[in-house]
This record gives sequence, structure tokens and C-alpha cells, in this order.
Amino acid sequence: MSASRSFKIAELATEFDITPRAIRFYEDVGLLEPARAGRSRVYSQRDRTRLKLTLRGKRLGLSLQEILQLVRMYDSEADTAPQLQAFMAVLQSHRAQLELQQDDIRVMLTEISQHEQRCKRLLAGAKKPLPLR
Amino acid sequence: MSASRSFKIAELATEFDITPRAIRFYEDVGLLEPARAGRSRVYSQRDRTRLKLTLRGKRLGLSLQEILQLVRMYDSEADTAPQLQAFMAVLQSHRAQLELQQDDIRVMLTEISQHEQRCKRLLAGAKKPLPLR
DNA sequence: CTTTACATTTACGTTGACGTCAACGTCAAT
DNA sequence: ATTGACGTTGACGTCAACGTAAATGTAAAG
Repeated sequence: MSASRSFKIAELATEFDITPRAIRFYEDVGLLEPARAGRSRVYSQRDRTRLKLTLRGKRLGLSLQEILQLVRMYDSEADTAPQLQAFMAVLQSHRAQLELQQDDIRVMLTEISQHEQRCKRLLAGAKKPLPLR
Repeated sequence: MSASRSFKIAELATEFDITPRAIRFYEDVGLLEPARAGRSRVYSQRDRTRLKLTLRGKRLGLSLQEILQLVRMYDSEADTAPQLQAFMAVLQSHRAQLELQQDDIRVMLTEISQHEQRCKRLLAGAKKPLPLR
């Protein structure tokens, strides 16, 4: 009988550092489906999880529509073999996409390291001007 | 004397699978600075590299403005110690940001794996309906 | 020389993801 | 009873990142 806490819009807003407006917008898009207490929205743990997923997706550059596809798929009760096959295919393509992004990140990180090294050399050189000659 | 090949706009467009319009737009923003042959744009290897950087940045969810900051920094000839220090600080924050993104990706990848496992179990169960009972 | 194919500039249109009012309800505290 | 503090629903505004259309140039091919 764990009442599985619920949340007000401002709570989620401050927790995730976004505006209530954004949260309502995510609802318009279909990403959240809060219950109502009178007029006010009441968010469940599930909504909170979805919100977290949404923000993670955004950080990775997904559009809200793409994120919507994702959460719908993940929630869907696919049960027939063809459905499951299709689902797994989508999972594969997402995996591939994420791995490409990993590569991009790795490339950028090594570039950063190189710039860092260059900076360090320059700093070392700046400390003793005219090093040899 | 390697003439270091140059490129026409359509070449770059097809190579990177974007429109000429986008390429011109990146120029408006300041990301590219092609030479001119009469009226037509002529892109150098450096432009091509910048374009590649731009697209990689986009895939990682950066705005064109952010990308512009990046390439300007990377190109800048910082030489004084304070400049170099500031540069390295920015590099650090970028590194941190990229590492956060790596975490996001890792989380998503494990989620994908879990869904995949679930699918496999369901498929196995579907092959022999009413497995035990 | 005209067509074809690509290039250019100018300018307005569009889409996504909210921001920003305005006008109003609600509930606890004073 | 009034005052905040927070909530709600429209509805319009905005900014980024191009798309798209119009009018024009230009260079090679037929």
C-alpha cells in the first residue's frame, strides 16, 4: 500500500530546473498524462519517470515527437511475434544511432585533449620565454 | 604544392547529405567563409572540415551559435597565459558536458538491452504457447 | 543561340519548443 | 474579507534553423 508519491507541477519544475510551461507543453505533446485534483494537475511517479526520459532525450538531441515514439513503444504491450520483431528492429536502429553518437563524443573528447596539450605546452613555453635559442 | 582540393557547394551538399541552402545558412551564421570564383562559392579543405565539425556538433545537440563559439575558440591564437587558462577552463567544461552525455547514452543503451531481453523472452514464450500450465 | 543545369540574392514561410502575457480560480494565512 | 502564492486556460510572440519560391546570372552542351 505504498501510496507511491505524487507531485505538483512546481515540484517537478524545480526538481528538473524547467518551467511549468514546459511541463504543460510536454502534456500537450502527449508525453505526460497527469491526473487532476479539481483543476490542478497531479503527477504520478510514472509521469516523473517519463519527464526524466523526456529530458534525457532532449539532452541527446531528440525531438519531442521522437521521444514520444520512444516512450509509446516502450510502454506498448506488443505480444504477437511480428510486433516483437518490429520492436526489436527499432531497438537495433536506436542502438546504432546511439553508438554513432558515442563515436562523435569520443572524437570530440580526443580533440579536446589535443587542444589541452597544446595549451599546456604553450603555457610551459610562456613561463620561460625564449626557451633555448 | 598540393593544391589542396577545393569544393563546389553541390559537392559538399551531396557528400554530407544536406541542402545548399543549409550550407549558405552556415555561412550567414559565420561558420563557413568560402572564397568566390566570380559569384560562385569555392570551399577549401578548411571549410569542409568546419562543415564536418558543424554537423557533428549538431548531431550532439549543439546550436549553431554554440558550434560557432567552439570553432572560433579552436582557431583562436591565444597566447597570453590568462587567455590560455580561460581556454582550458572552457575545454574542461566541454569535457564535463560530453561526459554527462556519455552517461545519458549509456543509460539508454542499457535500457535498450533490457527491452531487448524482454522481447526475446516473449518471443521464446510465444513459440510454445501455454508453456507449462 | 537556346536549352539545361546549377549558381546566386532577396525575401517571406514554416516548424518546433517553448516564453509571455491576460484573465481568472483557489486556498491558506492574516 | 483581502492578500498573496500558486494554479488554470487561451492566445499570441519569439527564436533558431532552415524551406521555398521568385527573379536573375552563367557556363557548358546541343
